[in-house]
Amino acid sequence: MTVKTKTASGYGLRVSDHRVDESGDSDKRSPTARRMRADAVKNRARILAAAEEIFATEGVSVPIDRVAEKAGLGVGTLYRHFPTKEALFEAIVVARLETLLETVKAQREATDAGEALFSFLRAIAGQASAKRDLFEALGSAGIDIKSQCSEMMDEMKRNVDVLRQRAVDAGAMRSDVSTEEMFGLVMGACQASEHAGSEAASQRMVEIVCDGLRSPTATPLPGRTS
Amino acid sequence: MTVKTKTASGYGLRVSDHRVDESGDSDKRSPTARRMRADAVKNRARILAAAEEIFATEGVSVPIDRVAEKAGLGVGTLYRHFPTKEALFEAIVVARLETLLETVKAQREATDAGEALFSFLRAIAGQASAKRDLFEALGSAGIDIKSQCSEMMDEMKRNVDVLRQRAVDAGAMRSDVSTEEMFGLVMGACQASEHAGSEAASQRMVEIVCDGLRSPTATPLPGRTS
DNA sequence: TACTATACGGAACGTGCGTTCCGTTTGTCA
DNA sequence: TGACAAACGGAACGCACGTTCCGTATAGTA
Repeated sequence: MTVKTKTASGYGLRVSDHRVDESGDSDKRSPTARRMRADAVKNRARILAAAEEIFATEGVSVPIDRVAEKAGLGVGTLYRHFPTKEALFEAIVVARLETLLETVKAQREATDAGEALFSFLRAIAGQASAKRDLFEALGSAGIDIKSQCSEMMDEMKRNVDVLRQRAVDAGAMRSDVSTEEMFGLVMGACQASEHAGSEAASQRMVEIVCDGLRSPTATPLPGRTS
Repeated sequence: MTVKTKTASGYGLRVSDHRVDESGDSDKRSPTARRMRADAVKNRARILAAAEEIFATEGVSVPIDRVAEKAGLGVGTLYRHFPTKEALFEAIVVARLETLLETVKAQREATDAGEALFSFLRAIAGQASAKRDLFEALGSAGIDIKSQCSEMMDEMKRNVDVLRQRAVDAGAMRSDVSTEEMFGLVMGACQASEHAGSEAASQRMVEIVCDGLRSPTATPLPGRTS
């Protein structure tokens, strides 16, 4: 994941008392661990909200103090909840990826293989457009995405690859483009539209990529309908 | 242009004795100024070569010491030749842009409007593929490209826009995509291919974008041939 | 060969930023 | 309400990196 700043790398993660992020989100916790104090719960949520907005608009490289400030909290508090800037970022990206993962899985039910794939690509763009954080993370190909993210990315890729293969088989998409490349193109499209600002622009850009992905020359294999 | 690191901004450019980069490149110099010492000329070239390679492979955010090291020189020397990291980067990008500018202009002579545009897009990709520096610069839309670069970019955009308009008129390209968006898409394609590494991959990616740009629905206007 | 302007090298400086530390505040529970 | 663990705030720390400074080396010249 490697947050842009070089500094972040190789500092050694702190080993202090983060009883917070035991597994899932917000509130649920194993019976042994004590209950989180009410203010802590609220503040954690604030941090996530602030980070989400700031990372989205200004990219991952914003100083963490800005996030703390936006949340109306001190940096210390922020670090009590997330041991690392990267951990905070990851928490946000994971949430987004979860949404996308659901979308992919839903599309596996679709009958039109081509539409299934392309509408998923549009969904990615929807999640990523004007969210610098996301496409900074994904655009860099997940080469160095870590831990939770990397597992999710793998799962996502597997799922998307199914969609892709079906679309290829159905003759709805050219066969010489890998899933990674597809991701890259879509992220590129998002980035291309960033300056335009509007969500509409990014959808238009993605549409262009989709058009490029449909193999204009290949004709649907005989014997298949969708 | 804004080299990634925040630190770079707002330092105030040094005003010291840079009699070096009077106007153009390497050697030519106004008659009044003294001649550069031979070692200085050689070292300047070394710096440029080292920077070109390092920026290309590792992006603009590499520490400047790395460049100096690669050139086999001290940082002080480097700063004697280029007052700022940004200035060094600019010198390199300008050279690339010049090449591209020539290419655009050459394409204005072409008869096939569509091919003229698309082969220029391929040329951009050729210059940018595996050159992180360039598409970090261009991909970020030239929003904050400065000085020389910004003028060149403007000139480039004007020229490309001519190609684009012709292609649209000839029915070889959809009409709802701006020149900036086109750039963005091509840069995105380059980035998408970066992981694949091969130049071939990036050409394939660009081809996809080109396919997307040809308006699949629009039919050529009657009365035009190319 | 000696002299000097020019150029070089690299230690040192300043800043931004991630992270840590610790004294203070506050929610929770009896 | 009092006691105490939990949580907070923000000053302080350390590092990376851009840039500057200045003592030393050397090309050019007479």
